[in-house]
Amino acid sequence: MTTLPLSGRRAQAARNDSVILDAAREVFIADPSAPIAAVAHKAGVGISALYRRYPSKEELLAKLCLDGLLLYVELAEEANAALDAGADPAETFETFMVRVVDADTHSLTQKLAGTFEPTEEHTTNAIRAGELNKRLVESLHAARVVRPDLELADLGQLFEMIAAIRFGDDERRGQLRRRYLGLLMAGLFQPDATPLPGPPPYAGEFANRWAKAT
Amino acid sequence: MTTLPLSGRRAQAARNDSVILDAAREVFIADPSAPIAAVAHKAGVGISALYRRYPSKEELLAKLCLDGLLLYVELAEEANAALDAGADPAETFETFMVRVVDADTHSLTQKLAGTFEPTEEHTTNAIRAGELNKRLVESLHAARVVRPDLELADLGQLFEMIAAIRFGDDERRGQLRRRYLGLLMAGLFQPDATPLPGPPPYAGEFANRWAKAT
DNA sequence: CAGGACTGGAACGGATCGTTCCGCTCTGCT
DNA sequence: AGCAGAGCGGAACGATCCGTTCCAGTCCTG
Repeated sequence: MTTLPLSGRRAQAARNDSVILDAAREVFIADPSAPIAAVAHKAGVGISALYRRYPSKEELLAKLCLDGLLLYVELAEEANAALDAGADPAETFETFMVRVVDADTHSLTQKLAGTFEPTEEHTTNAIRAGELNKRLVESLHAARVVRPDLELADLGQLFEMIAAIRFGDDERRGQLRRRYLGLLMAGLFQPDATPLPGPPPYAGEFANRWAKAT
Repeated sequence: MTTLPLSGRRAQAARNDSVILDAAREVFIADPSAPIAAVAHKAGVGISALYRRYPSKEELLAKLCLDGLLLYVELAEEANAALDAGADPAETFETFMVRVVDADTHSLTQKLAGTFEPTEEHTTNAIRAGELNKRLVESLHAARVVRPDLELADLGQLFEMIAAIRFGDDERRGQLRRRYLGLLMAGLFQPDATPLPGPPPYAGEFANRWAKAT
């Protein structure tokens, strides 16, 4: 086997790895119940190329979802690290939110959840994400930059609301999402606001999503 | 035929009319692609009872959607009338938003759109709704109670974001929706806010929804 | 008491989709 | 040079699902 600069068939195969993942991400974000054939078509490969890499549709979905989760955890860790390093809380929070929205991690996690049996790695990282969210929200309250009734569980719901904006074009969708993220942030950055009505989601309500639909 | 207090079979049939519509609304709001049999089951009737009333699934969906649209138009007319009568703009707007969210008209319209061929009545009322929205937003700007960059087309998108909150229980969902509606309103009631990034949806982007999926 | 309105639900036919399988190509090693 | 097999495209298969039709039974109503 030659070293890094792969050639011929092997190179093509290696390239297909990422082409397939990209296509799958795009297709399943647009429609979580899309057929496998749609992914193959979008990737410009045959169905075999998919089944050579993933033993079943479910495993492909699990992989995509895990990727999204890991990305979210990474962004959350960055935000917490920045805060620990003394960065401006409001600015750090805003940057974090924009990054998460742009990366569209929630289309990959919440919307794909329930389509596969979660692995231990999913669970571990979901818990980790929860912890990071908790630290983040606590820091924001300590700095008094957000409304006092913002709770940990609100974060997920906010991202989900934004992910519900699904207009055709990729770029257009990003524009719109930033617009309404801006509106939500305008509501959040009010340390002296009167409390919102009703409680936020409970932890269990979110966890339910992960149970595979029967 | 006897007069109002129907008896026996006829009464049962009349009652079934509304039982079926209620069941259909509930089922299709929860899952717009639910099978007809699910509606029959939820309503506690057989499939025949459905097909006796609607010649096809599509017509049932069209009916539900039209009902939602009419309800929305009614609420929008009320709001405009209140403003014309000199009611407090902010309060009227808030009441309008809460009513629309509680009635969940957007699960009936936007989410069901595309599942049937729209009739002329759908089109007419959709246009009417747009006009009412326009007047409403203009009044709010004239009274300077909302952020200046709030546009007509934002309204629909906001409702859709809220409709994306879909936790199990009916009551629970209502609670959560009010919570996040409150947050959005906190962002809206800022006459001196700096403008949001990016343009709102174009009219055409919304209209696309109504085209029946091939 | 007979006709028929109304109904429940089985049965049908078409569509969809995950997965398997076969035959082909072209590579990388001997 | 030649061959074993990795990698692939896509047809075919089998299962499932679902809208609609149909029939046999019930029970008003005239």
